[in-house]
Amino acid sequence: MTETSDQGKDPLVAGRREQHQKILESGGYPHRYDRTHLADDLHRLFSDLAPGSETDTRVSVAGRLMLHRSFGKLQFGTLQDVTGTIQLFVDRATLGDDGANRFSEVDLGDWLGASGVIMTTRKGELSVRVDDFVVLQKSLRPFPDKWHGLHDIELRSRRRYVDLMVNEEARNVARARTVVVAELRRQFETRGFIEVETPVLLREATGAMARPFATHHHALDMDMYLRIATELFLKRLVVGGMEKVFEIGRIFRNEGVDSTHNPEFTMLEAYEAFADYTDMMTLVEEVIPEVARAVTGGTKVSYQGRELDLTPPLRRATMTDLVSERLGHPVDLDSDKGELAGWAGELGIEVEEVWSQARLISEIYEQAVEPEIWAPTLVTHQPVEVSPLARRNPDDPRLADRFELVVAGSEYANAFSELNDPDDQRERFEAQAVARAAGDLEAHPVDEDYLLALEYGLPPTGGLGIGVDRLVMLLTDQAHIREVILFPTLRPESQP
RNA sequence: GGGCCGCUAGCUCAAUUGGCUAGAGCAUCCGGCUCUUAACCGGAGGGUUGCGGGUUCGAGUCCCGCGCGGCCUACCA
Repeated sequence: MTETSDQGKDPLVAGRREQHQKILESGGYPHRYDRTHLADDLHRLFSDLAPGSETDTRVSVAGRLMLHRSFGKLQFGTLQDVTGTIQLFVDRATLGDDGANRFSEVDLGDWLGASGVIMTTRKGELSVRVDDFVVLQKSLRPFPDKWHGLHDIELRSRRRYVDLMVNEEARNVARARTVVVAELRRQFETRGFIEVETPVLLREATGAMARPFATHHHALDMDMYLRIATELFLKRLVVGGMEKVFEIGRIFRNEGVDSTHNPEFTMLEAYEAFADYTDMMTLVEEVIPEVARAVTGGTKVSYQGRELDLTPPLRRATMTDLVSERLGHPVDLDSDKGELAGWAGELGIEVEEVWSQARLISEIYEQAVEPEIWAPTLVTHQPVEVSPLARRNPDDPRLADRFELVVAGSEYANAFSELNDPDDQRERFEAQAVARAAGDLEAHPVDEDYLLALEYGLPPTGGLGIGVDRLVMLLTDQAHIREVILFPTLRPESQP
């Protein structure tokens, strides 16, 4: 891990540098290369070619050399491009002595362009009979083990480019991620949502309960924060009459790093005027299965060795019902506080004296219920106390018209009917401000500008947030968020 | 943040209870080979065992500190 970018003394690098120098002295590398076919094209076009065939079809291919086998007068190379691999067949009779000698000097990892006619070997391997080739750029670095590849998790994360070269799984996950994002975008666009961009750099980080990253604007001499949500800006746009908006955006939270948390992650948030949380349920039940279909071809997926069925309708349950079920005893917001605290204590939860019934139920849910939920479940009616931006339920104003999509013990989406009463919103903010003053760095700050926007009138609105990274994890069967983020946050490599 | 574990050649991995010159495969270099699929065969080179200190006749192995990573745990999506 401690090698630096200049290793002239390393014999493995020195040999490659020698070749590199030779190429530079004899005219250097080409600035471009005309490729006629991708590897995948060739396999598709010539899938019927019998073993030992020769054709008149001349093609040019380009890619990175992954394998090289030499038989003296005959050589085989495996060239990998963005679509797959194609074999290069190099014999002296075709390429000539000079060319063949030059080819015997190429190293694993070099970028090559090669042209020749299509053929199949006696064993039937589709190949390009190389009559001309060029080194497009040498790789000066030793290549990972051609069979075992790169296993070290740290190296794979730090040098994702090498991981992508040698590990097909890494390429598949990266591709699946783009499919997820593209399909999410398509699903919302086809439903009439407009994609917008809201600020990342803010005077105050609002819209969620989390610690922000702090920075400073020098010209304005002003402390600023990276956003922790897009919520309040998107709702301002609904106030402005953009009735259906969404944003797929990078969010930054200055909190712990573990298998499901990276300091920067991607969230989709969508808001729809004249809709409520039940409309958001329908939206989730439509969109998530469509994304699953786009990635896996179906709505039943296997995650970490267990089956998951994302086919709608999804199971629905209220938070208090789930907690009651877990306790084997009915509880709700009217339950005795001491009794609830007793249940919580039995579950190993460290109860604080000041906690209300709402907080106790919510803590029991988070610590003892949510981790046990496997099948996709829409958990509804969280207490208002833990939902500072959600609208109250008309039947019980202590509960929010809200739901979370929980799958395999984790939260994948969070949605509610948006609180649009400016006075109620002010009171919620002020309750948060008390906690903030008491040292809770994650409590929501009062956002006066947002309150002003609410006073202009937010129509009844449904809002939805989807954790994109986790969705990718679910659909690619990855247990760690670092596997679905190309360049996860890491400490700097230690220097010698 | 706390606890436990790991770090050996470019890569993937060995090394018995603290004991011989730290080994193997791939990669590299040299030689052989015109149909391989991780080609094969013969030979060679390659190590401050993460970094720093300590114990010991002797440390990859034991102890202490530091760095990076992993797992669990706590907060969060």
